[in-house]
This record gives sequence, structure tokens and C-alpha cells, in this order.
Amino acid sequence: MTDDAVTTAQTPARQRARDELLAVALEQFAMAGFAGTSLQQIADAAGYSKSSVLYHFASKEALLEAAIGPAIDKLADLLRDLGQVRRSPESRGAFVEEFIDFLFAYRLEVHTFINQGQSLRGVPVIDRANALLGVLTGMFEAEMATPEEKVRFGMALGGAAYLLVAGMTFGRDVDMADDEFRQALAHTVSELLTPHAAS
Amino acid sequence: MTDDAVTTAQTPARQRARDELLAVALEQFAMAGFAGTSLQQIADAAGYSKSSVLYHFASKEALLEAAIGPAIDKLADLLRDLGQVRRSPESRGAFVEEFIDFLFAYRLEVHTFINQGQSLRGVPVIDRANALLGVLTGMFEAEMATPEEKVRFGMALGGAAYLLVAGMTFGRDVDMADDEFRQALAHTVSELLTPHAAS
DNA sequence: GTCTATACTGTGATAGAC
DNA sequence: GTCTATCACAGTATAGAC
Repeated sequence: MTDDAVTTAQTPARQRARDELLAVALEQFAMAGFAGTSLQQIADAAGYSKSSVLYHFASKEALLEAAIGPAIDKLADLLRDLGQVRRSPESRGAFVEEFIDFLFAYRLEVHTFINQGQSLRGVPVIDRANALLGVLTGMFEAEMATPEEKVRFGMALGGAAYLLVAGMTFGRDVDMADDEFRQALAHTVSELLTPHAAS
Repeated sequence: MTDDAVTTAQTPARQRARDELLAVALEQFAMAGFAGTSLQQIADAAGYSKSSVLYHFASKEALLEAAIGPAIDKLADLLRDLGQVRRSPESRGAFVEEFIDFLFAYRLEVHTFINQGQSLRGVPVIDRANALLGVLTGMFEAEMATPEEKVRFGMALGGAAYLLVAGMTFGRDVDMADDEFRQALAHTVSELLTPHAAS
């Protein structure tokens, strides 16, 4: 009755083990890198055997897929929505908000595929993420005609993702209150995305 | 007489092998990642044996050190100079130019330690690079008081580094003529670093 | 069904042959 | 200087314990 949704119900032990392993793996992949993380480390940190990890996930790649796949799906949804409200005046502002929400909600996943999205080419879930970045770029391409506008777009997207991720990386000045940070980030990104007269 | 500088002269064979290996290794480290690159791959690409690589460089880490060390040294010089001309009005503009020159001159090295600078913590040359980023942040910290200014600073630096590196990564719109790109980048970075009234 | 021990190939690294 | 062992550990697949 007051139970959780059925989606998390089937075979509780299995689900619990998978969740634990995924959480640990995502953390390690983001922080130490995919290639830099061993299945043994993940197994130890989660309290399982290496073989046990490979029972729940067919391979290390499958573990990565399961760890960041949902984030990529969410990004795909976001871009699909953006495609439908194509370039209405306030749609850009709304998208920036949504996009930054996404960055905050999936910090570790974003960190993983931003920093390793090119070294992990060939991994299906990574290729999917890279393709989405291409779609995103294409969507803004029409409005970004001049070299400076392209740079501004690239800095807005890349900088936002990097800054957020830098909060974990060299978390020095960036670790201000999340609300303030979020607001400042949204404002600066909007400014960069707003076509402006070259000074 | 008209020979090259003496710096490249001692033991020509040794120097040649080292240079070849370094060039190959840097390319691989930047593109496939440090952990994702095997000594065997480097050896094959350079036409040597794996053991031969380990003769010229004591370890994989030593290879990384030799590959990106000079770039880190150059960055250290740059920051030392900046520290001496502390915050004169036009010094910031000059620094931005110098910094972007640095980014262009050492694309692969910057790519390597920007994307892997945190997963490779513990590697001396990487720790040195991360410390320099801390110094850089500290230098601008005084002028960057509000959360928004901090975000602008972070986006300027992170975004510039990321954008440049993205030219290699998802080189789509970014690969415009280097001159135009460089100019647009410098202009946008300067704009972000210029304190402005919040709208 | 859930988990683990074992054996396979390839990696970084060391020691020693040529 | 360069390469051939050799070793510990990585990812992976199989077989089997409970």
C-alpha cells in the first residue's frame, strides 16, 4: 500500500547489491577515472568480491553504462523538449535553468563524461552522450553565427559544466552556498548566450 | 656552426628516441588518457619495444612528467610574472593574452592535466599543476568578491581551457581559423574577468 | 539466485641476455 | 641500448559453492 513504487521492488537483494555497486562505481569512475578504477577497488569499497561485481554487471563497461546511462537519458529528454519549443524568446532562459538543474542533479555523471567523453570513445553510452553534445551545439548554431558568438556558446556550456565539476575537483572558491552559486551560474550563462554587440 | 643549439646535441640517438617517445606519449595521454594508454601502444606507435621505452623513461609516470613538465614550468613562469606586475590596470589584459598564448602553445599538455588533473592526484607533476591553478585562483580572488564574480572568473579560466581543448574533443564549430578563434576567446575572457554591474 | 575461487590474457615493472 | 624473460595485478569467462 504505502510501499515504494514497483520499479524498485523486484528481487530486493539483487536490487540492493546493484544500487550499492553503482553508487560506489560512479564515485570511483568520476574521481579516479574509468580506466583508473579497478573492479577490485569497486568490489572492496562495496563489500563484495570482484567476481560478484561481474555477476551483477556483465563487464566494467556495463557498470559504466548503468552508472551514467540514466543521466544521458535525462539529457536526451531535455534536448528533445528544447527542440520542441524551438527558440521562443523566453525558451532559452528556461532551458538554461533546466540545464543547470540537470548539471546539479547529475554532478558525478556529468563529471565523468565531460572529462572522459573523448578518451572513452567507442563505449556506447559515451558515444550517445557525445552525440547529444553535438545535437546541443547544432541547436544553438543558427543563433551563433560569428566566431565570437560561437566562442561565447562554447564557454557558456563548457565553462558551466567545468565550473560545476571543478567544485569537486579543486573545490576552493566554488563551494559557496549552492543557491548563490546556481543563481550566479545561471545569470552568467544567460549573459553569454545572449547575442550582444561586439565592443 | 649553423648547427642547432647545444641543448639538443648530447647523445643524438638518446635524444632522438626520447623525443619520439615523448611526442607519441603526449598524444596518447591526451587523447586516450594516462590510465587508458599502455606502454605497449606507445612503444608500437614509436617503433620501439615496451622494455625499450622503460629504458629511456624509468616508469610510465616519468614519461608523463617529461611530457607535460615543460608546460607546467611555463605556466609557473607565467604566474610568477603575473605576481610581479600585480593588478596594474592593463596587466590583466596582457595576462589574458599571455595565458591564451600558453593554452595554444601547449594544447595537448593542457588537455591532459585539465581533464585528468584530479584523477591523477599523487603524480608529482600533476600536483604541481594543480597547485599552480590554486595560485592562479588566489591571484584573482581579491578582485572577485561576489559569488557572481567568482563564477565569472571560474568560467573564464575553465571555459577557455575547456573550449580550446574541446576543439580537439568535439571539434565541430570550434575549429575556425585560429586567429579569429584566438581573438574571440581573448575578448570573451577579458569581458568575463572585467568586474561589471549585475543587471 | 547469489556469490566466489580459479584460470586465462594483457598491463606496468624488474632483472638479465645480447 | 635494446630486447627476452619473469612477476604481480588488471579485466574477463568459466565452473562451482551455498
